[in-house]
Order: sequence, then structure tokens, then C-alpha cells
Amino acid sequence: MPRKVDHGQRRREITAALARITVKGGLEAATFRQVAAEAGVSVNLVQYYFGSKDELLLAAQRHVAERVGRRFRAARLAVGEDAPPRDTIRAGLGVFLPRDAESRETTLLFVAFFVAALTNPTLYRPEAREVPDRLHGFLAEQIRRARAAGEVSHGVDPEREATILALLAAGLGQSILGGIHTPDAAADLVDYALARLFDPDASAASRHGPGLTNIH
Amino acid sequence: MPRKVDHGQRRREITAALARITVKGGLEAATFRQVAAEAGVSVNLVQYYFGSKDELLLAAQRHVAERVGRRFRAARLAVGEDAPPRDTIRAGLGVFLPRDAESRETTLLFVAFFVAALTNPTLYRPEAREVPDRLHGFLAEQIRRARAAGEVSHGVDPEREATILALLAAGLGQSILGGIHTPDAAADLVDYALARLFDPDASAASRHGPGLTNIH
DNA sequence: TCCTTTGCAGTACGGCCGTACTATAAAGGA
DNA sequence: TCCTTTATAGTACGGCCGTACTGCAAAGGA
Repeated sequence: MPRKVDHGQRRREITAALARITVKGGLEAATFRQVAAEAGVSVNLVQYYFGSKDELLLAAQRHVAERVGRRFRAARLAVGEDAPPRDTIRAGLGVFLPRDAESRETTLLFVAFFVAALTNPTLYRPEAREVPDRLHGFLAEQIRRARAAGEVSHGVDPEREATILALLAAGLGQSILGGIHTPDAAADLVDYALARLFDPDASAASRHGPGLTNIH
Repeated sequence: MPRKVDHGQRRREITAALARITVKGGLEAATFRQVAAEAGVSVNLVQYYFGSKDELLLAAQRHVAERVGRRFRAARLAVGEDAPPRDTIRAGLGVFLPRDAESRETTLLFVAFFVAALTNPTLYRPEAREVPDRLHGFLAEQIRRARAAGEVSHGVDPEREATILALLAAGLGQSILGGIHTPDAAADLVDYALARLFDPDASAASRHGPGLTNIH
């Protein structure tokens, strides 16, 4: 077996090129030719490593999910293994609020694939729901922990609160991309929502979290 | 001026055909040929009424915004001019939770255009933000009304609560399209969120709204 | 050393794309 | 009546698309 090349590495290079192309131009600009040019390889090489367009898109979809997962694990690690639920939730939600170019790229790809999956049966696969499911599960678990510790009222339903927070984070991510909210305004809203959840009887607007910018 | 035809009507027929094509196949399937075939006219006629692809897409974008606006006004009318804020909000949010084919189509087009606008400068226009802005303004106003009437705590911030509710509705709409939530589950979540807002000290899960299915 | 496999480039093909151009039937105005 | 304008179809063109096919340099195994 001569001239051994790390296939995983090559595939990652190509899906990364696809990501860059998609950021400027959308998924419909992610053609074999454009991606190959961006990656600095021939069109045939993309075909060689992915076979068909559908396979390329599926691989890119997985690539994005992995990137979100990695960012998520990094955020949990940064906040500490056994941080209080509120801080853990804050950190987890922050993953979906893009601040730098890399997270903007990840977020945009994520929503682009989500919307594409609505009309493209090839992209409509159970794995696509994995990220939202895991976020929801994570939030629900943290809220249950908080409730057990008496940090939130017994009236709150962890499942429903988790869904609301997950949709809030996803929506804020999209809003930031669309220029409707700044990352700071989005982080402020997350803090406000958490204040309403954890300090329901306080004047929610006046005291929320340690500050604006350390959600990242 | 012979053979007078209602241009507005023709344009509406064609943008409606574009909507149907987009539902099956996404915006990238909305080509002149496909749209013309769906509308039962020649390719040239589409060009005749819209000039270029960009103009066609812009017109379709406006068409969708108008449809959302019409649904919204109908919902407000259905609930009554001076209904209590909580019911008015419920009705307004229900506009974004698709139940039938027509509202699914509208919702899908709306998110498709939103995502497309993220990477297509032609579609990134101030009017695109009009629908979310109006929803936010509507919600903030209703919450202010409720606060003035003592129906919600003075601690709530109408602006931020409005943003959270708007993002919740938008996110739930997308979730329904993606098969993550059923319309009933989404309506239940809206009721839960409203219960938390209007009855913060009650056991929120156990009493929310008049029932599941009369958000539509 | 030589052969086989691997990694890659180049080219070609059929198809769809947006768009420009031409033709023409019909209908109101002169 | 005839002419001009309008609404429509048809066709043609250059370009990009995904994909299949051919060719070839290089490197490990025999």
C-alpha cells in the first residue's frame, strides 16, 4: 500500500473548505469545483474522498455536529466539572452564541444544514437531531440538579424549561448571525432568562449573573 | 393597451408556484424552469414579470412577509380587538406554530429566506427584519399593557420578555417543521412559558391556559 | 528490481441554469 | 380598418453542475 495518506485528515481539510465556501455563498455555493478550489486540490480529489455530492454533504454535516460537540465539551471543561448548575448552563448555552469567526461559521453551518434537511431527504437523518437532543438533555439534567439542590422552585418543569432555554440559545445564535442582536445583547438575554429561572421573585432585570462578556 | 392582464395577480400566481416548489426541494429548487412548470406558464413569462432571478426571489420574500402579516392580523382579529394581553399574546405566537399545510409552507419559506439572507446579500434587506421586529414590538406592547394592569410582576422587563417569547415561537415553528415537536407540544410550551410569565408563583406546570389545541 | 496499488490531475459528457432574442396571436386606439 | 402595444411561447447560448473515465507518478511489497 504505497503513498499512504491520512484519509481522515484529507477529508477534514475538504469539509473545512466546504465550510468556508458555505459561509460566503450558502450551501448552494458548495459545489465540487468551488470546494476543490478552496481546498487547493482537484475536483477529482473531492470525488475520490467522498464519492458523491450527497456523501460530501453528509460528511460536512457530521463535521459540523462534531465541531459543536467539541465546543460544548470545551465549555463544560472550562467551567469546571462540578460547577453549580446555573454556571454550567450559562457555559453550555454560550456555545451557541457566536462571538468569533470560527463559532459564527459553526453556527451558520448548523442552521444551514438544519434548513436544508427540511427539504432534502438525504440530510434528514436522526443524527441531525443529536445536537439539539443532547443540549436539551444536558439542560434538563442541570435544572433537575438545581431543583434537587433547592436552587430553583419546585414549580419549574425541567423538561419544558430545558426546551425553552435550548430554543432561546438556538434562536439567539441565529439572531446574532442575522445582525438582529449583538453577542453582548444575546448574553444579556441568557442571563435574564436564567435570573427569571433561578431568582423568580427578585427584580429580574437588575441582577443577572457576573457580567456580560464571560459567556463565550 | 390591449389584452390587459392583472399583473399583480400573475405575479402572485408565480410567487405562489415558487412557494410550492420551495416546500419540496428548498430555495435552490426554485429555478425559472421549475417555477414556470409549476405555475403552468412558459419560462419566458416568469422572466417577463420579474426580469431576473434576484427580482423573483425578492418578490417571493415580500410575498411571504405579506402572508405572515395577513395571518397575524387574522389571529388578532379572531381573538378580539381588546382581548386580555395574555390571550392576545397566545394568539399572536400561535401564528408561528404551523398546523396545516398552508402555515407549514409559510413557516418553511420564512426560515428558508432568513437563512438564505445570511449568505445572499441580495436577500439581506431591512424589510427582512420587519416581521421579527413587528412581532417583538407587539409582544413588548402587550406585556407592558399586562404590567400596567398588574397581570405580571413589576420585575419583568417587557423588552427582554418579548424577545424571549418571539424567539421561542420562531424556534418552535422550526422545531415543528423539523419534526422535533408536534404542534400540540409546541402550544403546550407556549402555555407553559406564559404561565411562568403571568403566574410566576403558581406551580407552573399544572395550570396553563385554556387547553392545548386552540392556538392555531 | 519490478509489479501492483494508491493518490491525484485532467478531460469529457449530458444536463440544467439564467438570460437574451425572435416570433406571434390578440386586442384596444387611430 | 389598420397599426401599435401587450402577453405569451419558443429557441438558442454560454456557463456551471455532478460524475465517469483516462492517465500517470510514486511508493511499498514481491
